[in-house]
Amino acid sequence: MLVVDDEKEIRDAIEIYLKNEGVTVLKAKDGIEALELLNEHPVHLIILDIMMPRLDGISATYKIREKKNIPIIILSAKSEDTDKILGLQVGADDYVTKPFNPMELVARVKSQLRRYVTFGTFEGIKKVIDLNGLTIDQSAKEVTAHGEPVKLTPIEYKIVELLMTNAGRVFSIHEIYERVWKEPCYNAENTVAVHIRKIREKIEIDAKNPRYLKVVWGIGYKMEK
Amino acid sequence: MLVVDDEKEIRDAIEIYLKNEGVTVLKAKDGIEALELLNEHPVHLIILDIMMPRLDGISATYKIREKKNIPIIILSAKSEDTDKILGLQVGADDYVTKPFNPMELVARVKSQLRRYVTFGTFEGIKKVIDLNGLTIDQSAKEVTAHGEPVKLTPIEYKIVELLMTNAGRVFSIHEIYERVWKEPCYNAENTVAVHIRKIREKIEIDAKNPRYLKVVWGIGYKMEK
DNA sequence: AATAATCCTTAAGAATTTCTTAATATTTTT
DNA sequence: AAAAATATTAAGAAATTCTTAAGGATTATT
Repeated sequence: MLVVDDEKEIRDAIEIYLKNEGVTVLKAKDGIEALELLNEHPVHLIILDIMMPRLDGISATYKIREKKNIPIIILSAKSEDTDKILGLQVGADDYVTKPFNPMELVARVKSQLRRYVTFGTFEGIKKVIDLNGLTIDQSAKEVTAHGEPVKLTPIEYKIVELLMTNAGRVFSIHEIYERVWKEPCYNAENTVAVHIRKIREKIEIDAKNPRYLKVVWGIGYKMEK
Repeated sequence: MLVVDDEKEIRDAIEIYLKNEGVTVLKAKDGIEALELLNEHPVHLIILDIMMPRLDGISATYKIREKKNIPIIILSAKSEDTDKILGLQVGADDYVTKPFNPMELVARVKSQLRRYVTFGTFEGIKKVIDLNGLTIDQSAKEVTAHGEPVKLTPIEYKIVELLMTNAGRVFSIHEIYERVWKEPCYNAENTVAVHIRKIREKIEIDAKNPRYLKVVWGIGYKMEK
């Protein structure tokens, strides 16, 4: 994620809020610097101030759009003519006026990311995986075992989804925690174990002798292919 | 395909994106010009700005609907009152707020075309969905439950339409808000919850034990297939 | 233009479901 | 047999959803 603003305080403030959401943040102080960074790093979303030295936000938007089709959120001061922005910017995806509520900015960032992700995986298309009678439907968020629907809690579902979409691969407890909770695993190993137990109760015929969700001693867990 | 907007930049930008998808594009700069073009050429979908000189988008929609039943996608600036659009139920099939994501517009265009093209011929086709006794008629904007017509408010209708046309798929509260209100959901989660409750009161036999509109804990809501 | 009716949003607390923790038990490896 | 990793259980904490009601906004009616 790239934050472009000529004021350091704003860059830093936005960085703090975004990092808090678990995303990597790059910063640039004008359009030129932003374009350079874009060439060098993979970026999934840009927050772009309008008023900047060297290369302003509007021009930068055009240049970015020539190359990449990633979400662009424009920041503009209230005094500037928002209508003009509205009219001009077919290229930007959203805009926020300064002074802005950081939480709102975060909400808009999330919204943009969601939007692109949904269109990427294409709407309404069912992606169903079947592993020896254990199935997952990622659009309906539904899992069935031996033909019967299984009622999983959100965390349980995420763990199963992770393991099933990577069937056969072993995930350490720490990996599972980090990918599901989106934060480092610090003394939470047992939490994962408890969830594994619950999942087994729901998807396995005999939770003590799991056929689907297997442990790999000393390494982690995996879903049998 | 007809694009109607008083700003040349927007007309042209949309044209580029649509042509990229392989469709023929006609352009008009206000409602009157649009109606003229409609008489002269076969058009399968219209993208219509609201704020235009001479004949605005809302009035144009009425006039178009008198003659043709083709998909209409409305464009509106965020500053305008979206509730008004909802409340008016002018007969548009979808709408997008400026500034918009070109990819999203293209996706919505495709979605509309899919909907209408499914049954071969084009005009005046009723698409009725029936899910275990809950039906929706998208052209009449009518919903029935257990044979009885259900009177839904505009927002309620939009939510039901979203869920029914994607039956089985789970939508988070944020997704629902964004797709119905056309803006990011910031502290409006409960608003959705209240609407869900009202809808259940109207379509379910027992709102406490919903058979149609189900919650998926920690994830969202879905309409049972 | 005023009134009535309908609809939307907000807020606050209740009800429900889920998560984590901690203490203990079991299994596997060395 | 000891150490390490995983498994189990239950109870309190936390989070999510549900419900209700009131006030504001909008639309329809008189």
